Formats: sequence, structure tokens, C-alpha cells
Amino acid sequence: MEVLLPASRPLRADARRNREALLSAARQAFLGGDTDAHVEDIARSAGVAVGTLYRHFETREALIEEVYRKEVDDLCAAPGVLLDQHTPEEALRRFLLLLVDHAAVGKGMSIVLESIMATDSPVFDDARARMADALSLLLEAGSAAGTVRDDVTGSTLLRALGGICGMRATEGWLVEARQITALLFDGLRHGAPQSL
Amino acid sequence: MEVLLPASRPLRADARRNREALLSAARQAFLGGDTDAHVEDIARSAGVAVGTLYRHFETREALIEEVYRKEVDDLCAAPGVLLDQHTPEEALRRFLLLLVDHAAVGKGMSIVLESIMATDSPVFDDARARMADALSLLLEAGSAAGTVRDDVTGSTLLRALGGICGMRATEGWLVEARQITALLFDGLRHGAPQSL
DNA sequence: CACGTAAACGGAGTCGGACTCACCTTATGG
DNA sequence: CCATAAGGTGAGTCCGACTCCGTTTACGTG
Repeated sequence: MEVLLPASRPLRADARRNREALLSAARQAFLGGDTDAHVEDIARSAGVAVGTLYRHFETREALIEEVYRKEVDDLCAAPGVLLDQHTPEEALRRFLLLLVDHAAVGKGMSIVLESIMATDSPVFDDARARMADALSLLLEAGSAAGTVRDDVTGSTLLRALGGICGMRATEGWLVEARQITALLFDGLRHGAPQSL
Repeated sequence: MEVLLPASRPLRADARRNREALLSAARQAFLGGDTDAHVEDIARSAGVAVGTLYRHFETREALIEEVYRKEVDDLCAAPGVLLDQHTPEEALRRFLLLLVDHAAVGKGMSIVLESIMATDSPVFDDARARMADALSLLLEAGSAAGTVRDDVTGSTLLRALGGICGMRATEGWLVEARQITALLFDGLRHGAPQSL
């Protein structure tokens, strides 16, 4: 663990190129499902040596985190868009399903979403907070419109969604995932019998 | 990875004693939250050497699995008892909460429950299947009584519960966990608005 | 109660994989 | 075109899971 490149002063051309290459190689490996790809292999397939990898990323974990940040960004931008186009209730429903579809894209993606949602790993603190905010936005819009319960927080719902992403690779998992999502959605709607 | 002790012929007295000691030491470590306790340490605190540990357990993972099997057994026995004492709907509600409380007992326990519920690790295939069966029992009783949806399987619900156990150690997590559980329960009850 | 022997034990050693560091290479601004 | 700081390299370190074989011990038998 060594002093990293300072974020100040723009990167030298070759450094930026290598950084891209590393991220792209890692992306390919992780999204492809090889979640315990070796750093040596990632470095080699990016055409650099491990030392270079460690010049750009504190640890193997940090590299993984970086790879997935963009995916999470996309996801977090969705609620705003959905709320513009639909009722809060429908926006919520669509966002939950969007999450499921995202998890379907690649084994790696679902593992990460799971990590974000279902663990306390400090690596994902940031992503977790942003996802919780995204969900809060939807829940608040819904409860303001009176169609969604107002006693559930974004972070609560986030946790509840965690299990969904662990389902990858099970026979017919997409069907199950959508079902769980619907289950949660129904529990969230105003008018459900409340046991709380 | 070496040929293990054959299960035939009862263990020699000292071997059985050491096996118990190892399980007990591992239990203490894992349930106490140190989920990446080193095999060396576990062996030492059991008063044996690593070689002995590996004579009894194929891998570190196998040892962990063994430690938690008993916990899972207890949990899986609960639905039968609950169904004797309560309506199916109430039995289901209580079982879900029991799961939460179990996760509350120790950090290690919740990590394992999470592993069982939210991953595909073959290590937990058996435990996962038994948990799913336990949940199916409850769901079927409920749908037979007409108070619970009949379109949700035990394994679906199991997945949905996975996220709950990832919440350990968050401020006020028990409250959140109970809330998610209630959310799911409400979605499961017959009479909820169904979006499926 | 020896004593033979199969069972069990110990722990130094191997192996694999993440991470480091001392030295070499090269982009870049003056 | 040169100086120099930024960047790259990869053999080597470290650490932890797992193995191997020489030693010790439980226990059935004469």
C-alpha cells in the first residue's frame, strides 16, 4: 500500500492510457463473472505489469470498486428521469425492475449490487449511500402523492433488495427476482394491510 | 486436501475430543464475528495443531459449514412447532421474525444466514434447501387456509430474506430488519393489492 | 500387563496470490 | 535537446491456507 498518484496535476498521457487499459481489462473480467480474477492476469491483459496496476489502484478491491462505480452512477440517475415520466408509484415499480434487469446483465454486476446492498463493506459505503438516496427520492414522491407508505426509508428498502441480486445463475432466476420485487412493491403500496 | 477420516468405525477417544474442541473453538470465533479467523489460531485455541484440524475438516470452509449446520437445524425445526401453536398466517409472521432475531444473536450467524440465503455457494446448498422447505411448509399452510398468496415459493421468499441479514452492525438495524420483514409479510398476505 | 499396530498428532514446509520497492524508462516543459 | 520528475517494471516479500511424513498414542490381543 503506497502513496497513490495525487489527483492534482493531470495525468501524463501514457499514465492515462494505462489506467484506461487496466479499468477496461478489469471490467471485462469482473462483469464477465470471474470475480476472483488475479491481479497478475488483469495487469497482463492490460499490457502492463502489476506495479503499474498498484500505482493506479490502492488494492485489488479499489480497482473493483472503480469498475462498478459507473454502473451505479447510471442506476442512481434513473429515479429522476422516471419521476418526470411517470406517477411516483409507477416510477418506483419501474426502478425496482430496472435494478433486477441490471443485475441480469452480468454475474459480476449482480455480485456487486449485492455487495452494495447486503453488506457493510466500507468499500461500498459511498455507492450504498447514493443508492439509498435514489430510493428515498422515489419513496418520498410516492408518499407525498399518497400512494406509497411513508414509514419506509430508502436504506431500509435498499437492504430488502439485497437478496435479489444473489439469485443469479439459478434456473429461472429472473422470474423469481421479478416476483420478489413485486412482493416488496405490493407491501410498500398504500392500502396494503399493515402489520407494522 | 487429503483423504478424510472414514465415517465408519467410531472415532478414537482422543480424536473425538479434538474434533469437539475444534468445533467449539471455531464456533466461538465465528459466532463472535471474526469470520476470517485464521485456521492456525483456531487450532491453537483448541489445543491442537493445524494438521489435526485438517484431519477432521477438508478445508477451512468445511469447518465453518459444520459449525453453522446446527444453528440452521434449530431454525428449520421451528415452522412445525409454530404451525401447531398458531394460525398459518401468524406462524409465518413469527418465523420471519425468528429469523431476524437469530441474525441478531451474533455477527457470525447473520453472515452465515446471509450466505445461505443470498448466494449460490455450493457449501450452503444443503442448508439453503432445508430453509426453503421450512418456508414452503409455512406458505403452503397459509395458502391452504386462504390467508396467504399461493404464488410464492419457499425459495423465492428465502432469497427475499437474504438482504435482512446483511444489516448487522448498522445503527438501529433491528428496527429496520423488523420493518423489512413486515413489508414482505404484508406483501405476502392475501388481500394485498397484487401487481404480479 | 506388555506389545504391535493402526489411528491420530505435530509442525516445519510448500504453494499460491496479493502487494512492495529499488531501479530503469520516458514524457514533457523550458 | 536536455533535465527531471512522473511513470513503469517484475523479482521479491509476506501471509495464510493447506500438505507430508516422522513421531506419539489409544486400544485390541495373547
